[in-house]
Amino acid sequence: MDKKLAKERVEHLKKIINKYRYERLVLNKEVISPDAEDALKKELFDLENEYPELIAADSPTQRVGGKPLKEFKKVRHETSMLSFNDAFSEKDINDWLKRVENYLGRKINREFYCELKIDGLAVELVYENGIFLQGSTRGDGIYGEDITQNLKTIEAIPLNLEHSKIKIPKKLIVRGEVFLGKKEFERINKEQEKSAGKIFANPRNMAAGSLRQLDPKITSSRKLDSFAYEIITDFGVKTHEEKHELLKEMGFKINPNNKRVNSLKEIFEFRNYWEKHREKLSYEIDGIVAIINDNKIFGDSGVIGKAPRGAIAYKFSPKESTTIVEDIKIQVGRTGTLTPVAVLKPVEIGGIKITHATLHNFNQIKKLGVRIGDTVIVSRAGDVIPQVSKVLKDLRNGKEKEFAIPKICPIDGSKVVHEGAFYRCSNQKCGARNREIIRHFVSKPAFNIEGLGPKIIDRFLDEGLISDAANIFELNEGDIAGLERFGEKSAQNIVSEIQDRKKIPLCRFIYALGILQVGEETAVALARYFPVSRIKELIKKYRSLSLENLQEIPDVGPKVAQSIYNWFYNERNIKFLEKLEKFGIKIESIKYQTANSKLKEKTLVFTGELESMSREEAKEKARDLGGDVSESVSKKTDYIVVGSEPGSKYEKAKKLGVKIIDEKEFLNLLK
DNA sequence: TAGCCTCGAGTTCA
DNA sequence: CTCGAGGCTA
Repeated sequence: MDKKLAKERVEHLKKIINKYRYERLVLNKEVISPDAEDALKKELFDLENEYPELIAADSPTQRVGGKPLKEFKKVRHETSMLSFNDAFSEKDINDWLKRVENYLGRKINREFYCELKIDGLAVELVYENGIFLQGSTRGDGIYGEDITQNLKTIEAIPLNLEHSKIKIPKKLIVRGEVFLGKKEFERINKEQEKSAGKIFANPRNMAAGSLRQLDPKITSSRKLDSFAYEIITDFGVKTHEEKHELLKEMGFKINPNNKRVNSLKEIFEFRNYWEKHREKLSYEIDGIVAIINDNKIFGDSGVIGKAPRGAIAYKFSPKESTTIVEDIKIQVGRTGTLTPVAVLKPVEIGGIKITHATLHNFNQIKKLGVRIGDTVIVSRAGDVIPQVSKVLKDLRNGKEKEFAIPKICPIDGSKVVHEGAFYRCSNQKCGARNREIIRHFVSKPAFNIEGLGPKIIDRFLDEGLISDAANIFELNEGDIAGLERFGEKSAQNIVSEIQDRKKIPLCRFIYALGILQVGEETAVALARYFPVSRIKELIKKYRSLSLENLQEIPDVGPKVAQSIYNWFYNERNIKFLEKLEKFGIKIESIKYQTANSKLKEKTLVFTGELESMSREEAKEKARDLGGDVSESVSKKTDYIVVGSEPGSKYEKAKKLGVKIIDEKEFLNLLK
């Protein structure tokens, strides 16, 4: 980025970060998540690093904390309360150590104390003659708010130190973190919902809100918790670790997971371990803090900005981040639907590099107001699928381009037609569609032909070996082995895999046809209502049905009936079916064993991975016994079968009180 | 006829 | 996982 652009960007960033900061700290309103705010700050920090002359005294990177609220008495901290600089990568940590050693002018002993960075608020506690006298928030680091009354409601904070195993000095200053556990957070939010009170976005906000209550009774109704982590009063101990031991001996609650380590590598391990296992903690953490264990070295390292040079917070990979929409491209699906996808400047979220995110449809683009060149917030829905959740319009420089809905298909130039919220390519034979139709045909819930992935299908199409899905059954080893990078063995494997799949259950066969509106479930309904055992019979049957007849099938209404009707009255499709028959595709007739089945008319949902079979097999078995398989949990769900590493469906089932069974119990039901 | 429940179709990345 | 919409039901 050149300097002029950088200057403009820095100013924009400063403005927007300050705005969010004000809204969050003064108005107690969370407009964007702390992760997204961090991403913006990081960008600003990096730009300022590149162009130090752009650093202004009022830059958000140059200060810490917010203004104290008026209602509380101001307290001056004897020693200013610092925060920590953030690191986001191993490189950042390496750089940090280099900075320290540069500053000190020598190599230092690699001994660090690692602590969990709890998502709460830092507080200062002052004891006089062993009695808790005053407690305060960090505030701007020099002046905080007096919240003594509220802190007294927290059991983890001792009101006196009469149980101390060591002698307490006349005046003792201790610092710690105040936070709310996950359970308590949920409980209070539920209550707030009932009483139409304020809903908090995260435990930290709720803890902050609770400590700012003027009435301590409200604070005490919320079970706040606390860990102590620093002693300001000098006890003459050599290491930070010893300070923690002292705190424990004096009767403070300290975090049992903290650990002394002897290398940078161990810092990384500590951080990675807790990123993976943070779920099992009863409170939220957003990273770890590494501190130089030797108090003398730590002290000599001094202060940089508003943070000690000798300590650093190593954050977990954020759950969301900001990035730039570099382009919006269009994909054409099996049904000809045009789907816009945002091409993003790569960002790492949850340890994975994100480069694309779906925009779903053109309404969504309008709703979000995304333009090419916009800075946006990207997160991962359900921690998996990348999505654009917000556009930061304040960061626009006027060069952003609005995205126009294409009038012609980007693949083959055919006219685009508008249907409801969707836009479709009008050409039935559009190249993109044909490819997607074949992919669908061989996919797992359809013909399940392994080894015939998208890349190989593309090759076969390009080489002219196939032109539609039926052709794949004609393929012989000679055709394939002739291609570059295909050996005899791989050709053999593909052909035998294809031949193995010539026998197929009716519902899979119907699903594979790719009839509009007929997915897995509707295909099962059709197969159950009109069981046929040969393709010829299938053609005859469906050609004889009227729209009314079709609607007799459960879950089939006018729209779906019309779609099925249209499909079977298209000569091209009938030719396709006849071709399949000619190539020897056999429909397996299934005898539904519903007689004394425990699954008859029961609705099941599967989540997580099963051990003894794939999910697809499990679904099939359940259906054979008359069960209904659904992909979403509701009150009507009878059983949810939970395998290893279940997803969000498990959580929902727990909430709704659906009967939860494991794989063993499921297998018993099958018997 | 409104509102709930499901389904279909499209999506990302390792 | 999300959005849109089809089908069923109160």
